[in-house]
Amino acid sequence: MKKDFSSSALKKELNPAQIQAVESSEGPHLIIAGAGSGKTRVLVYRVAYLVQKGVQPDEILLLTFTRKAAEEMLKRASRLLDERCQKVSGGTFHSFANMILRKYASLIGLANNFTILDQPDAEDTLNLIRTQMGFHKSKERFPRKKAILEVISKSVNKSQDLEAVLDEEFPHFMEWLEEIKKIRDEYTKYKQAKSLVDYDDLLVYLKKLLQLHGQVRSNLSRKYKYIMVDEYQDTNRLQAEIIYLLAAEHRNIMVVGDDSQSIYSFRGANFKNIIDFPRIFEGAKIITLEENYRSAQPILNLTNEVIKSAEEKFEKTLFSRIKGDKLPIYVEAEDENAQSRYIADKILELRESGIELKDIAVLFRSGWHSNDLEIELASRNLPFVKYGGQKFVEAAHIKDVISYLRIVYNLYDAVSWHRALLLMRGIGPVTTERIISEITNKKSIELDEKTAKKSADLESLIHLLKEAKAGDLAPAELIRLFLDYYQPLLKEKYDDFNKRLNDLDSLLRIASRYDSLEKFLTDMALEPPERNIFEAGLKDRDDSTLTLSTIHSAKGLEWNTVFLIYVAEGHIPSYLSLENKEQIEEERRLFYVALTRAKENLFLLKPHINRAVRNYLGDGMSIFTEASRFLTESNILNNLVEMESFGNTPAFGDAELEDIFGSSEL
DNA sequence: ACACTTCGAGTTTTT
DNA sequence: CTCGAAGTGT
Repeated sequence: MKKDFSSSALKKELNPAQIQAVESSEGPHLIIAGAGSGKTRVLVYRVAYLVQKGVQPDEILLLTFTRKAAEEMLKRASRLLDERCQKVSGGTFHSFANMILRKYASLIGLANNFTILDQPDAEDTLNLIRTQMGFHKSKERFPRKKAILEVISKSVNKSQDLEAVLDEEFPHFMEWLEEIKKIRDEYTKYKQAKSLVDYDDLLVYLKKLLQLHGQVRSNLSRKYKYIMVDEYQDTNRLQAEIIYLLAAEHRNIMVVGDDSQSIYSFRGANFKNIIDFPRIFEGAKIITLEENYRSAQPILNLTNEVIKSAEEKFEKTLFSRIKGDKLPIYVEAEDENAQSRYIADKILELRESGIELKDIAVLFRSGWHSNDLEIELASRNLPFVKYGGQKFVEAAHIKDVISYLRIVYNLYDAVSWHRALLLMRGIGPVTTERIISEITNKKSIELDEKTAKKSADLESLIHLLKEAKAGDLAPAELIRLFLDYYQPLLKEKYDDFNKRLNDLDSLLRIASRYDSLEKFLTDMALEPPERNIFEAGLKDRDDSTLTLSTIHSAKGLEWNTVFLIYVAEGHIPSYLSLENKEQIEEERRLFYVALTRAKENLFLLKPHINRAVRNYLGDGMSIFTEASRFLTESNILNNLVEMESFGNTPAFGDAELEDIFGSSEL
């Protein structure tokens, strides 16, 4: 049963602007797609449309923000047309870069068994270099490893030199400019020598490959005849450059985005990419999608108002034909736990009325905002999955075990050697360095007698590594091999080793789905599994689960009912962003993204007593929160939401009295 | 050269 | 309070 893709058939399922986007195949296109305006639908239909027209699936390249998004779209396209759509090349910029580089690494002086460093790895490496160069003992305090990586990474992603980055965003580090430059250069050399590649390098090397090797560039460009980029507002300069090079041969490039939803500037993203697109791709056709198919009108009234105050944007006002009569509800809860109880109560109520848990999400600005809620939900047996926050693979013990596999894969992976060696008693930074340089020089794992005899652990590890290398084992088998060796070390190092042992089981379970070591390691770095997925997966299959998520991780998703917690000054906007106008604007867009996830019910909550601040000031001090400026600045509270309170929030509490009488002494 | 202790600072979002 | 980094002791 073949699907009809004629214009008249499409008319039944898409609006005119959407059809225009779907049917446009040749040339550059910019789709400005407001929240919930069916941008995913457009991409899905366009993939199916092109394939149906006879384009080979693997000639279509669909770049998305997460692998999940790409998979989801291709699944939908397959349902629409047929299985061919699964063969479309899709993924994130980083995974695409990885795939290309594994093939062409040698052309740009890179070994093709390079190891990918995740952020903590990159930080540790920088720290190592910083210490070796002696910068840590200068009189004034030197930037920390996290900050150094941030600076260097921004400079790479924005294609700006360090000085400009420091000037714009880190003026307080300006005095360290020369040192940071030296560290960066050393870091670059270090990675090169050891076949290590960090996230940014994936993009940098890809760009370099496309720039320096015209033949490869035109081959790739001819291979990927139709390029689509989702969430274009969250790409950075480097990614825009890559796209430009890739599309050079044919300029069949469609980018889709919404400037109002740009929330990744901390990672170097720049929504000006959208604004610049028509200039860079001359003759680009711009299509704007304004009809919202997601949210009921009262919710849109609120979100339109929130984004109206934004400083800089493409003008667009979303409208919806979904009427709805429920105003968003704003709840002042007594404290954090009251906030959690309100949500749990409400969720049970909603479930009674037929709304499944999987159609409900609780969103928040930062990972820790949900701590109390998680306990409350657990105590009421409400199953949930949490997205965002600390990742499973970033836990120390998981990284420990993975480091063994990484050494098996890439003998010169100095970062992993550091991890593995420092775990041993009697071996510190100096010995570690010596061993690594011995291995690098000899290009072999055979250590001198006297080095090897230094520690029994070292001897057994070397032995195991040899065995692993000889055995050609699958990832899960490798893990099993190293586990016996690692467990005593684990017990020695951590008090809570039982919990951690459980995690290792989970790791084993994940690994058993892979047969290639390279694929396993790449996925762990590029597409790591979410932390709580296992526990949730083990529960009743039919019992659907509630979603807890950071706003960032909720991008592109939607739910019938959305709760947003901690809608308070200092939380959203985060107090870390208050200094800088641009950052506050980004917080506003973040708030906007959160609200626009809701279809029917939207709850905004704020705990009256601010636990975080109270802890900070010591016991006995209670400080009251203020509603987020995004709610108060344009009279939203009086017009667009319904107010409720929960717990013993007094109508005239201290906060209100303070407002009236001025602040008393704290 | 390591291991252990103490001090002090900061605390977001993710590929 | 929790982490990381500097300082001290063996």
